[in-house]
Amino acid sequence: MKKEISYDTKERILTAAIEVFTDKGKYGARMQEIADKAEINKAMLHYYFTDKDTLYEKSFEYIFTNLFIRVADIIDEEVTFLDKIGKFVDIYIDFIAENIGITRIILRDMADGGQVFQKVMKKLTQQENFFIPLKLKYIIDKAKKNGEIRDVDTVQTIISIIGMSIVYFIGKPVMDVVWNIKPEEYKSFIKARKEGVIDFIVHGLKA
Amino acid sequence: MKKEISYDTKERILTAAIEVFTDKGKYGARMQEIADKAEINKAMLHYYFTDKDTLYEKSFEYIFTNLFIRVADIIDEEVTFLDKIGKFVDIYIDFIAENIGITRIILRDMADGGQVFQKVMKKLTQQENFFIPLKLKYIIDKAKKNGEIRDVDTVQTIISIIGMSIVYFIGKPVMDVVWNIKPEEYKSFIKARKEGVIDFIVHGLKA
DNA sequence: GTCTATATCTCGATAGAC
DNA sequence: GTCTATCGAGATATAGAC
Repeated sequence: MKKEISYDTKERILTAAIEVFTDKGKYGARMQEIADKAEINKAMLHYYFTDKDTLYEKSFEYIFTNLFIRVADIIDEEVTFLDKIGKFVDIYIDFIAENIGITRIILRDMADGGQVFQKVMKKLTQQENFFIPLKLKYIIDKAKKNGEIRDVDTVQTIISIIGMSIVYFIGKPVMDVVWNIKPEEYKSFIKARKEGVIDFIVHGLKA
Repeated sequence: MKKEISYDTKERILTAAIEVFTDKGKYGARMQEIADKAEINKAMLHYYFTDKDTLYEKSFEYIFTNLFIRVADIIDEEVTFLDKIGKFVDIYIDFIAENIGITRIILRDMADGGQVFQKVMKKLTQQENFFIPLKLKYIIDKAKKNGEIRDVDTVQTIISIIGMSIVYFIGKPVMDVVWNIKPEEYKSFIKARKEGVIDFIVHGLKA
């Protein structure tokens, strides 16, 4: 039984590693804690993933593979710009809200220079220009041409949209205190956040 | 000479500590590296700051004291809402652009739960609701009453404004690759960023 | 493939001379 | 106040039996 397939073990290690890396960061994480959580011993970590650096990178890759699967087909079926951008914000914020851990991992990597993020993204998209910004660029440029929105700077607009969508999750620990958001209000706050973002975009871009 | 005043040494340690903490984070930072950079030996770090945790917290505090001095008097003299918000974005983005290291430190703390940030903020502002959000709230509420802007959700608007202002700096490592921003274009990009944010706010809020 | 036991090393912290 | 030398905890990584 045990000898046949290592897939379960490997997967269990990755899941455990993600948890611990999310919580403690690359340097704060302890191999022992990961092993305990995966219910194996430390030696196995090295057997499957050589060393801590490798395990970290593979964890990162594992997370984003799942993310890409989920976000891949956004938008295409929508017709008007408003529908498209509304759906984008809706799905994007939902995804982050449900996967807050990813935000923490990305945050730390950005603070470190974003190299692991870039490496994994390149590997997953096989190109330098990741697809979310590109997809937004396509949508916005088209809407400008159609006269659906006014003639804005596309790049700045994309950055603004992404910024509005993610900022609450980045500053969550502080925001929850400043705005007095209780855990039981989280869901309704997310709803309000979405509406706020979409409202701002609609008025900010209308022709 | 050496015995009289420790101020220089203490300050040198703090400056070195901030550099290293910015670059490596609390857990990645090495006391030895901080000592080297401050041109003293490890023992002195403990003599002045007891342990690593304390040194980290004091570094944090040191940074934000400087930030507060700088941002404290924003806005008050401006008359119209547009002038106020324009100046806010201008100064806020400038400050972050010139102190990118702070972003990295805050990012890591947010990933860790934001506790050091909160602790220092409380100490510096003597209250739970930090002053930048509060200042914006005051400005926006007033402008709504005056009819200078439409009737938006104040909290969501503040979060959006902050998000648009900081997002580039948070994602800088990635943004620079995606949008192909070269180091020599940094200054002009910041200018464009400011204009983009202000433009979005103006159109997004106008009555 | 999985385990125990252990080697090796890094780092924060301290003792004690000057 | 400042230094050198060193301790000792705790971490990664490996050897080797099963």
